[in-house]
Amino acid sequence: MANTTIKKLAHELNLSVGTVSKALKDSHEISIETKRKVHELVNKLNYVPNPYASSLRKRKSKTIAVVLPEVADSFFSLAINGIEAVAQDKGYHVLIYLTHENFSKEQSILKDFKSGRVDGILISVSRETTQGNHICDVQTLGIPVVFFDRVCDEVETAKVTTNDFESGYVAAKHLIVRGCKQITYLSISNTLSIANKRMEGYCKALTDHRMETKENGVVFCTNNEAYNYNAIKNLMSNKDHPDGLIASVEKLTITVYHVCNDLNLQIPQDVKVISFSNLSSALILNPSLTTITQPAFEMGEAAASLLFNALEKRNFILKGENIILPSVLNIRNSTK
Amino acid sequence: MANTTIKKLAHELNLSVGTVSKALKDSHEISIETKRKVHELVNKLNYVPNPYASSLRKRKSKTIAVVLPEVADSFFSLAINGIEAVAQDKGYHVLIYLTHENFSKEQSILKDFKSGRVDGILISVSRETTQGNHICDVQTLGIPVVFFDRVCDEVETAKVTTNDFESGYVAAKHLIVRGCKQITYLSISNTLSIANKRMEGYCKALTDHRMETKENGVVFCTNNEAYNYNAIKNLMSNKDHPDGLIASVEKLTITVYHVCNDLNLQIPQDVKVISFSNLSSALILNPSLTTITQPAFEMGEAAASLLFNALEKRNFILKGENIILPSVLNIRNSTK
DNA sequence: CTGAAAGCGCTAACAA
DNA sequence: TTGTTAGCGCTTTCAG
Repeated sequence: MANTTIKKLAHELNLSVGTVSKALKDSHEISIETKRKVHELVNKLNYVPNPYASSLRKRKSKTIAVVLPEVADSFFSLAINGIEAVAQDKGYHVLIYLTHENFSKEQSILKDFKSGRVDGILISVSRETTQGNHICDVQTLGIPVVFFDRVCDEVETAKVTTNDFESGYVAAKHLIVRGCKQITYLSISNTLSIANKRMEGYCKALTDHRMETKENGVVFCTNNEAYNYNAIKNLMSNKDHPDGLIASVEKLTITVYHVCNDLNLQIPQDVKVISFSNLSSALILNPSLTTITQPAFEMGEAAASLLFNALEKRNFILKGENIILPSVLNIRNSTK
Repeated sequence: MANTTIKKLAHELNLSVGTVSKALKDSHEISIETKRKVHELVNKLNYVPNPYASSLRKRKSKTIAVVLPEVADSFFSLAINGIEAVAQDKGYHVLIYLTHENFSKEQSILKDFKSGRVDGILISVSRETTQGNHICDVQTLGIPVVFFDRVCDEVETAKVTTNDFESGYVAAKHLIVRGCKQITYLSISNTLSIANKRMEGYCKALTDHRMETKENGVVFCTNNEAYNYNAIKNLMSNKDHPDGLIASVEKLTITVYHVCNDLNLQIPQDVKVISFSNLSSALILNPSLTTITQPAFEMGEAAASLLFNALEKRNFILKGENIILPSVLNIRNSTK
């Protein structure tokens, strides 16, 4: 650990630690001359204050936690960028935790936060998360929490999401307009808020356009790629397979393309595909992919900003804040 | 911040804080019965020890820093996964910092580490980094540093890389074997270790196969997408444009595909393309992309393991450890 | 304008 | 087996 302490500075300068401490935070009760001398020595000795001593004393860590299901997904990568940008700007540090879509891991990560390790939390819940006690627990301790993208409805706090319902509707409607008669929605969870909202939008579009929801209208995928491959292959092997697919998350797209390739199905002739995705390579896929793109960076940024507001204004309590940033439809060849 | 402290526990149980502290770490000098009572109350009150108090006292933070150029790149996303997996396993926390390829940002981030905020550092340097004083400075303070992927040669410490020279050679040779007569290497920096090693491998392959290095044999790209687009477009607009391209990093691939599309150049007929990339969508690009894939997850894992070794064994000093994990060539249609 | 002193919550030597 | 004590480095009253 570091060696230069405030005590050493004080000793060298024949000042008290209190005076040095005040000089360091540019207190008005310290003379210009003293401040100058202090800063000079600080530069000379390369002094950097011990953050843990100060955290202990001030009961603030200037650190936030970002809890994510995973990071190998363009959405979360972009969101981290947005979060980190705001944090760096505000002088905060960012601890990152991955749940790998595992609820009990999420619980134990959250439990640690009761220690006061972080001043605030940004979280996108795991696909397994169906209740939010572990989150309420830390809130009770006065630690603000902001959800982004994947929220937990029952927890009352700020949420930054995108217009999932409308996007599901738009996706389905786009396929309908392009002539699809039988559209399947590939879900990733029957409990996750975003998956369900997107699905509801999809259902509404079907109803509005007098299309019945077939039994294989929704296929639930998992965290296991091999399983998903088989489920989708199974679906598409059928003689009257769907002629339209909506992938609710990015990673399912690649599986869909593989299945179609392996079954010799042409996209978009045999089946049209649209995906919720932030893949920067969507445009150069074979065929180029029609996407619903979420404003990932902006969502991260907005969530972080909300959190820092709560952190910096006293008596600022996060309640029902609900920021909804719109996704956009990018029409490409996979739905031609 | 948290409210239950060790003092409160001690008070409730009519014990001294020292005893409770020892009971919590399962010290042999505490009776079974006392330990039981302590744990009971711990569970009841949901006590979690204050990490900052303990860090201050023990001069250890159980936290490492991961410093990256960016995160919206499959390589770094996968590497974070590897790092986080090891850290979570060892009970360490992970602070993440992005330099956005900016050297002075990297410096100020490193400077903060002199405070003792972290016990160790994993870093992949920015493209602008040409010297390592800021890194040596923290090392001098006894904080171990492990480089991964993008190293700083002059700093003596452990490094985890992939076989960049050989990969550059393999990439060029692959294009030569496939009949390319004029191959251009798209670099991202003339100082970055990985970019140069890959380039040297490329040059060696040309020499070995009696091909001369043309003036436009290497094109230096930047961090600016528009600039890169123009540079590559310029290169490819020429009548005798190269018939083979090596993209030294993932993000350049997408630009290359766009340029070719805009200039109506067919890949691989008019120009063959190979890229250093971890894109999971490489297989479903149009055309599917031949890649040199780095073992990103494994590199993150290896770097983290090395660091934790240094952290946990006393008197363990990182010196010339040099782990080289091989990349693999995946031949696909873009070089057919 | 500067100094003295208490204490944030925890650990670890030493005493009992 | 348990208790006492002295800090880790810093902030912040309160006095001078």
